[in-house]
Amino acid sequence: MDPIVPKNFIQQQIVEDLAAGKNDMRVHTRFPPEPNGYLHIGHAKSICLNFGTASLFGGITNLRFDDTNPTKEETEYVDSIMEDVRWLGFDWEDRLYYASDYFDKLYDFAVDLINRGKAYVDFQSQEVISEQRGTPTRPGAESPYRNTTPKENLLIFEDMKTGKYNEGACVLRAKIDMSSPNMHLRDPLMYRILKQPHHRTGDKWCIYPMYDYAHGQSDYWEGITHSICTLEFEVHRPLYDWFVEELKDSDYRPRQIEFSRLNITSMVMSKRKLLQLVKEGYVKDWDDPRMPTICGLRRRGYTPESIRNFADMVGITKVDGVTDVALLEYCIREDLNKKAQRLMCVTDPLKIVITNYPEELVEEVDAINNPEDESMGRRKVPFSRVIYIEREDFMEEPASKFFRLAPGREVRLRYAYFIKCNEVIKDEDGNIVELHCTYDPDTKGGNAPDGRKVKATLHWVASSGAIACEVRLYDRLFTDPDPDGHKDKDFLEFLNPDSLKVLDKCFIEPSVKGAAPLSNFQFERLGYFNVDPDTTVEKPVFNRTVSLKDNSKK
RNA sequence: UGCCCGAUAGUAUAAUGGUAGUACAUCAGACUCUGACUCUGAGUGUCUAGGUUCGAAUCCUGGUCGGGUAACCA
Repeated sequence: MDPIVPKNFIQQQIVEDLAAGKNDMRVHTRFPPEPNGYLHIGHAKSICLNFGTASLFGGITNLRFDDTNPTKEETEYVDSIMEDVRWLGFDWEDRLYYASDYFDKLYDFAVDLINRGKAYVDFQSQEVISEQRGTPTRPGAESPYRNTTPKENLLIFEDMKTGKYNEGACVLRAKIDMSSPNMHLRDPLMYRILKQPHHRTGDKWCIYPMYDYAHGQSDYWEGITHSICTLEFEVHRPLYDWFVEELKDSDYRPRQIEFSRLNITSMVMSKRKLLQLVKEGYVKDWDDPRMPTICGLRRRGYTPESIRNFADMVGITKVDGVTDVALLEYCIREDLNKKAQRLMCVTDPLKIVITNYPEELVEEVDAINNPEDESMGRRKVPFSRVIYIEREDFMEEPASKFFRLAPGREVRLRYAYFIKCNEVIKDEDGNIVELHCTYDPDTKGGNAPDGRKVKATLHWVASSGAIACEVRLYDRLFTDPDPDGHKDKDFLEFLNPDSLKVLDKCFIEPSVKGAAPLSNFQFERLGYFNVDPDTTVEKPVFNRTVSLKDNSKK
């Protein structure tokens, strides 16, 4: 095998660990979500990082639910998380774990620490403990319970476990250093009492381990070699290492490595805010196509490949940055451009009557499904006397750089005929209601035998067979590049009022019939659209996935 | 205010003491049965002041700016 050239600092670290012969040369990572909400694009970065990095080194990755706080966690979230990770294309095989699997072992280890005088039960109130912890500049004070004997602690801890004490009555703390400059080392909490049923262990426990106590031990028991987490856990690392040192029974050590979480311009990523958007009805649900959730992106038309590619392109560093949403949009455009079937759809129809075309005749013209992929085949599209084009493809008084249809001008209807506009029909208010055109029967297929050229080609839908439908255009949810970054303003002030536009007079060619739910199409020149799962063929609804470049300066 | 972390084009990243590259974005041009897609080209960058060195984005020191951290959340 070729030597691996590290692409980021984490891979670099792994290369060094491997070169030093650490942990029997294993690479084993884990993705450890708390099942308290839906996964979003930020989690996707972490999923790709954990699974991708391990796989690069021939290692494996666990899925582990970090479910140590029963007040926030639900089975519904567990299910959605598994679905989303699978959809992204990753497989944890038989390595599905829960932090709650380790409640017994964690308890035993706590007893061990108590026995060795390294943990104690504290009966002080939360306020007192907090006050005693000191400040960053002032050392903390030791708790009066700090020197309770192991023997006593053992009995008390047992009572804690069996429910003798009420919530908040006492906690188990690690005995480390109340004057450490790192606040996390000032006798951190290991257990608290929560008389709440747990989504997996039910009423078995009323004491639950804290993150810092549970996470490193879970890593250790699973044989994790590289425990990748986000930057805010950087100052927790000494504590992570402290617990692992106390637990160790061999040379093996998991290593915590931190990277910066994903931020994207004009998106909000915090679970609290996403929940607010759903709860207060700014979006329809967690899977609203405007949401940054995995399920939202899926409905929007994002493919797993495009998201994985995006995760690869944003890179891994410790820099707090904001990635331009344009990169994400580029990734899906690039992927769909290769895969999406082309279809003609008119979103703002202008009626055209081809006056020299026979009344009852319906011809079929031959269209290419994907110009970049012959294997996607061809289709027949009906053509008739009455057709629709985009209203913006006609100008009664064409601007200088406008090449499309205008009075007296000839253009091509894609795959069909050249047509020439002869007459503009208006209502009493002067609004254009239809155009009368003539077609050249010799140009069938789109080319003139005499070799004359036209400057523009238009997409169109024939009234015969056309499916009248509604098209929903989903745009960015926020107008500001950084809706979170304004200290004095709420992020809701930057909601984009035009993030959802409903176009209800659209026509689409009949070829869309039978399309699978959530299949992507490219509408000629209009962009990429995704068939919504809850639509019927008779009335399809599309999610616009990405906008094309701004053509307004035409 | 202590401790920890970070700083390379507009944005995100690479270069691990030896020519500062790449992608997105932007602009210009070419092509085209859509002005899309594609292709070609262009501009712009090492936070700052010192030091070490033949040579510093890289190593050292000071400064500046930004982020994290003082939950019985994770």
